[in-house]
Amino acid sequence: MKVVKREQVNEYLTGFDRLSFQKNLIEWFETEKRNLPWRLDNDPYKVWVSEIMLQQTKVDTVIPYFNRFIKKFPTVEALAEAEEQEVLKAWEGLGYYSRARNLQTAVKEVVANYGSRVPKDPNTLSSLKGVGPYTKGAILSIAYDVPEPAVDGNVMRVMSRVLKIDEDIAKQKTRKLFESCIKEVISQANPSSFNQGLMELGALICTPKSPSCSLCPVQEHCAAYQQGMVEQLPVKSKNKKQKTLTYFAFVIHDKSNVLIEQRPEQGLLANLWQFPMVELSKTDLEHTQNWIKQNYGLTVKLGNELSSIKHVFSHLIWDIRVFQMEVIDGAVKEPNAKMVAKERLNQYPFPVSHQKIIQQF
DNA sequence: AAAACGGGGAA
DNA sequence: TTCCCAGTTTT
Repeated sequence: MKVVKREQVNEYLTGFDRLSFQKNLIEWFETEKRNLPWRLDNDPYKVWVSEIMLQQTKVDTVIPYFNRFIKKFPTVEALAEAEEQEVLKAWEGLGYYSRARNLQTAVKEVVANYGSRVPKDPNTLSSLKGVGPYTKGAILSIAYDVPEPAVDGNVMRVMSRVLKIDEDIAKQKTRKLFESCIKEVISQANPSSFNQGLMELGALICTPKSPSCSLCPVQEHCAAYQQGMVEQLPVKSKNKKQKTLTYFAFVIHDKSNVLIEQRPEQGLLANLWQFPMVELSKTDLEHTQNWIKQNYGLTVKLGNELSSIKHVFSHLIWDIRVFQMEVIDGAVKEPNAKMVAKERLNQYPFPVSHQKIIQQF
């Protein structure tokens, strides 16, 4: 079923000089592109890793992670054979940890079913865990020179201005509209530089605020610029604000060890490690010793409140009150928890919120 | 169609 | 503060 109406796309593209637009964009990109570690070659595996890391993440943040990751897992096989904990450790601090777990799941499938070669077939590629419409298009165009759209936030911002499209880019179906438009204007000769050029333009020139229109290589093609509407585009509905959850967290220790536990394999921060936590609404300070005895089998002495940590996620806020506790007696009975030597804490992947706790301890 | 899913940096 | 970032999966 064709969701996006063809007439709608044609309307946006009336009088649009595709060849000139392509030429201006590609020549600008070839001249001005940044030297980035994943641009040294077009190894489909490296393109893939970089595209996953770059999801909702700035280039400057990704660079050191990418270099370390590729050094540690240079090939599809190396990543497929690694321990998941090792992969999560390499991803620690980057966020959206399901990206790392999905990537490894997908890479294992590539080794098992596709002779360790990243699939070139669009449907096969899409079937891989963590490879959605954007990543599929990015890998196909950048690694394999296939003229497929790769529509991300940059592309929607740039093209919403160039074609003066005022649909809400927060809506799912709007991405499909942009894909239909890109299919019409993408360079068949050089889809890689075309797609990367759109994204690079969005990152360097056609920025969300105060875009540098005077430096723009496609200014003459930009409907929003001609009509003085650049600042009004793209249209994006706002998301509602986060809910705050308050927790107690406990640094439970003896002379040399600390109690940590692994989070569930589903949901927020899946499979990462943390100090035991309980929501404030589910207990109170008077009952915490009892709660720890019940859940972990340890008798503890309540120590000082170390600190209060506020950690902001995209969809919620954690307010964590951290307490120190000393183990008096007992053995850990909770299977997902264990006492580990303080010096070995850095072997485990922790979310940033709990890395803050480690720092203060 | 909407919500879940991290973390950092810019304005 | 608010918004944004080379999005995908689950509900």
